[in-house]
Amino acid sequence: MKHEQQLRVAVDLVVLSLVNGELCVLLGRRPHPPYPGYSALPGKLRSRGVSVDGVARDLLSDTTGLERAWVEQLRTFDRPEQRGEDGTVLVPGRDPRGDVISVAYIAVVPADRVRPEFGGELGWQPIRRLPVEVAFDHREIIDYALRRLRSKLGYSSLGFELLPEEFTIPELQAMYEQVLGISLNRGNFWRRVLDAGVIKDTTRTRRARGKPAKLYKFTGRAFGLFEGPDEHIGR
Amino acid sequence: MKHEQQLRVAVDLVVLSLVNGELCVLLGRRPHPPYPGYSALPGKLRSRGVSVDGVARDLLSDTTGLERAWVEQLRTFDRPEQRGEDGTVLVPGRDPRGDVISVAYIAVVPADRVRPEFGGELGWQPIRRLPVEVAFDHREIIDYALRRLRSKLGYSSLGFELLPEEFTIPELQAMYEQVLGISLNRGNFWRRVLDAGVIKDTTRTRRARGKPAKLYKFTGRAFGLFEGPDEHIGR
DNA sequence: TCAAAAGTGTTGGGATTACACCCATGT
DNA sequence: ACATGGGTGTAATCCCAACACTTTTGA
Repeated sequence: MKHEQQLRVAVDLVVLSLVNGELCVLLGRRPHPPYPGYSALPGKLRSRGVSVDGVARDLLSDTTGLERAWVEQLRTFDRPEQRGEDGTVLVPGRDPRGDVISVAYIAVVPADRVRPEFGGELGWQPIRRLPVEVAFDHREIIDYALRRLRSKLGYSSLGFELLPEEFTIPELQAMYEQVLGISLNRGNFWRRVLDAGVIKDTTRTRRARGKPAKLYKFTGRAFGLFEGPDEHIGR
Repeated sequence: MKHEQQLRVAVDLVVLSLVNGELCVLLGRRPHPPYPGYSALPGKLRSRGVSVDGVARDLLSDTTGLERAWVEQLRTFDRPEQRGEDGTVLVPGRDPRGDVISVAYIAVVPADRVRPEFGGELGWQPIRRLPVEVAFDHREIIDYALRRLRSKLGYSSLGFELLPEEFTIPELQAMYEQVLGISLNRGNFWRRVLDAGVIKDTTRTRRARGKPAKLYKFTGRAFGLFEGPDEHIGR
């Protein structure tokens, strides 16, 4: 069929957030073949006159209700079907329905601003316990997104996108520890983040078991927990 | 015309190299419209059954004669034409011939292994003196490639791809200084690169005006001049 | 013999780490 | 009153920039 032969471009979106202190990705469940019953990223075909950036924004809005959030292109995934001279399939394509390349995007959003009633059968999946059955090459895309998040967390202020407007320093530290999978020294983390001037304190506090913690806000100033690839202060 | 409406996917390749100590990009000159006489990156449309990675490798081989070199996807560039209700063009597309998205790649190659007789009218353009007239959005793509190169130079061993098999430490340092646009302290650079164990010395030397310099080879060990986004040794 | 470029050693200071200690609150 | 977690201070250490000095060649 002629239409099957046509190259199509899709956009797949990896939405990451911190839900109850755990890093999660937004996944749906496929009702129909291919991959029925499998989990899959929200995705959409690019139509004429709409940029892939635009499709990614539309996807974010459809799935989370957010119009403005941190969104960035990851990369383009492409594995076309390989056939031999005799027509036998040597390597299956990434989409059995035809020749579809996927431009993947990552979105990092604060969980408390995501509408609970998003369309379809989407839900937060803890990335530590991803389902085995993930459709297409979406597992590879998710892994790629996680590497990007972890990397950017080290040398940019991206981490604050995972937190609510106001947060305590221990919450900030827990976020870094959760996403990076390392543990940080309390005292040193404190000084670093305060010396950098990236957060300003509010008058409010959050009370739990011990001493109430001061609530802070992100100032918007650039901040890297570690040294970044952009700042070459080498001598 | 129906064919004009069709979405197409192109691959554009930014080949970077150090030519006579100067960072250069491989550019051609367009003989026909659009952008006649303008400089342009080597590019090729993706055809059915060939992945974008494969097209990039083909482009590299066609333009440099190299079958194996460091090649990496940059990102996908897309700016479709925007028309109003009345059909007037609000925003011109990135390719006036139609709806074409470009998956851009970067290749980093040692100049001494590039065949001089590459196809077409390609030539090395020093990136410090890029022509004003660069076709399509290729200027943006080149700038993006440069940022990627500079960034990776800091936290990976990519720099060695710019050098011949054997090189002196001053040449290595000059490469870093040229690409990053900074100057490094001789003595400290020496110790860093030797302590890291990323180079091993040969018996040969290179003689110039002063004392002859020992020739070294890259050992293949991972090396970052600065701290990288991957190594989170934070505490 | 002098200039130029390779190669080596030393030192001081700033950043980072480890860790100890005090504070405020719920139970 | 005591356990829990917030918040602060400090000494030891290590890394690294700065810079001086030696070596080996070409002219």
